[in-house]
Amino acid sequence: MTENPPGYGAPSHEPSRPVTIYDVARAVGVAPSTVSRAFARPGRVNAETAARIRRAAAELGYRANSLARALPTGRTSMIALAISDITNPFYNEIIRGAQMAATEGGYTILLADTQESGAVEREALDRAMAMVDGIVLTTTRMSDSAIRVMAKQRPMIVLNRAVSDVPSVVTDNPRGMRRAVEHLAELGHERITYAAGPEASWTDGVRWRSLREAAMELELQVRRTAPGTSTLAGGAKAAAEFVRHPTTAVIAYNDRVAIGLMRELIAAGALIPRDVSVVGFDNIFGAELVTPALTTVAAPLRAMGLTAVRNLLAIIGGARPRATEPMTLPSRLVVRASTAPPRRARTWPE
Amino acid sequence: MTENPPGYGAPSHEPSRPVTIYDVARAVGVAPSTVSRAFARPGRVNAETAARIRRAAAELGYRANSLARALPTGRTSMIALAISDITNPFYNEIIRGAQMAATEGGYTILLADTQESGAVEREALDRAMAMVDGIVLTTTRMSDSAIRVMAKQRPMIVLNRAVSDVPSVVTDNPRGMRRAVEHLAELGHERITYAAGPEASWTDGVRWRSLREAAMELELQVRRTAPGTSTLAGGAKAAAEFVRHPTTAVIAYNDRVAIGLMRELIAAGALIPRDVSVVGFDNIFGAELVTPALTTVAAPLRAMGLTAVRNLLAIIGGARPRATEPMTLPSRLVVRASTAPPRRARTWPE
DNA sequence: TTGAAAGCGCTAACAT
DNA sequence: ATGTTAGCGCTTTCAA
Repeated sequence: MTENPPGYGAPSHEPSRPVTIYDVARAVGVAPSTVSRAFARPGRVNAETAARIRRAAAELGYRANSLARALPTGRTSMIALAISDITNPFYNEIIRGAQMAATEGGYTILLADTQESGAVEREALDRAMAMVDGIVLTTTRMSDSAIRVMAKQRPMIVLNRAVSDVPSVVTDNPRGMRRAVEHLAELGHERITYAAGPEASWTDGVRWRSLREAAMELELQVRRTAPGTSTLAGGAKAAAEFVRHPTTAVIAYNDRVAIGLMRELIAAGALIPRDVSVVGFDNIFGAELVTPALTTVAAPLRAMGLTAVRNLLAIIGGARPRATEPMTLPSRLVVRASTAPPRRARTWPE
Repeated sequence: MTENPPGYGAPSHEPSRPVTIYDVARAVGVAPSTVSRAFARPGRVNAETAARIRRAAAELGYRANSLARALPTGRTSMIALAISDITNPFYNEIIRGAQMAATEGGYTILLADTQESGAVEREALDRAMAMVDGIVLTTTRMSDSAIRVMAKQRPMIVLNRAVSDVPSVVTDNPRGMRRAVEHLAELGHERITYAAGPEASWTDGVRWRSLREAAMELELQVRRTAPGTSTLAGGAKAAAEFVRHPTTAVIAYNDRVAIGLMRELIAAGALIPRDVSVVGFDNIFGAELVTPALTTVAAPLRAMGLTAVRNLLAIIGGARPRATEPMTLPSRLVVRASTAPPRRARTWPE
């Protein structure tokens, strides 16, 4: 510190002891506990005294130290947002929604990118867990039981997945899928391929099941590709398999898979939607950018983040969660350019 | 609680008093301070005692309460990531990088979506500020002086912007722009339009200036559109202006603007790159997805997040920041399908 | 309604 | 090398 050059030089972060309730108490001439009460339990203090305290606090620039408050109360006013892959554009709007709800509730968000829950990342999650009043969890890889164990420690809302005994927020996959299938059926498609997502994914399971049911009712044939990753590469892999068992339409696990598949197919010389119609899920940023623009079952991304956090805060606040069934948000089919009536038989190159 | 149904029902979050250093101390038969030292200053304690403490801690399941630690030390082991628009895919990889560096340094990330710094969001930022040991700030709207004020309170690294006296991490915009211009010049373009970004954006200023300089050296003509938002809509607006003063090539403030512009132009009947070549900046997710795939100056997104956080942690750790000039990360030109030699004169529809 | 005092879990002098 | 003793800033009994 001694060698700190005078004048300009690097900015020094003045420790400048922060204003505490003691300072305010002294200024007003009351006991510290009264100041504390004035902020925490305004009802329990004389209105006029409270006013004086507020004024003094404002003048002195008092800001409650939420960490110090957390010690005796055990409430930190922080919640964790555990995301399996922050790189996935799927989460952007969700985060925005979560942030909005957190701010509106006076909460701060702690981010944990669990990167599909590797060992190191698990460490980060644990650190975060220890500091928060609750957690919004989105992950594909963690087992239901592991999640239930975590849910025992802290209030938790699972996003995009149903785990028995843990409250969750999901989109209406069955209806969304139904819409997609109806759309395809109306166009005249009779055979649909499902470009599958990750093996263990809850969402993948629900979507595939919903697809089968819808197809059965509408008397369509369906086929499923081998499970793959929820990435462009996963879509490309699915495309390779699709080419060997072509149909006139494919519904993909999600938009990334759909886009990866389209690109691969197009690279192989296909024309979409002439040769094959493609439907995605989620409506991420990029879905309307690709060519052809992707028809997709849009998830109410921002609302999901909002709902998850609002409910989490309610639970933290003492509400009893109805863990029985997931809160289901409606999704809607956005028809764009990647779907059209089937044209004619086409021989797919190997 | 009394009406909590027995058996299944909602999961209750057992408060279950956590294990403290006192518990460990008692188990081992040493003073609490020794346990504390064993974790904080392992050197200052007998190796064997330390081992016993560690073992007991592990057995009892002791986990240090970082909030309690923060009180006497003033260090919270949290840093804030203040992002102006979490909705922007530009940040995804940056966050991943930041998260990696934070985890590797034992830090937790606190997210503040400042939404271009409205009043409410400012509140969220303030709350976050009060809890962290340092901040990584990315914002377009805040003034330099406002940033400097914030930087006085806490260690800070500014991302993607240079603010005098505040350490920062930026990409090499001049070189990147130079590459882009050279690329265009090599293709034979002689007049370039710059599709501008936000008025007050530091990056926009640098990019435009760099473009002018490069153009001057290479003897090209440049023109700049009116400032706009850094969104697809902003790009569309720029397109409308471009059509009135067409050139054979355009370099956009960033990928979103470039994509918005391309889409608008294509909608108006243009063919890209036949009628106009387009270059973007940043290489966000989506840049390679659009048709034609966007030629862009790729920013080392993940490295930016990593570098920013690593340096922030270094400063927090006591390193003296060289605030004099920004840390500059190299960017590279990714040539894709949106650029080609100019073809012929074309009359642009109004 | 307010004050006094104890303590949340941990660290940091100061002793020993 | 370890134990003792004060706090960090706030909340929360318990008295008054």
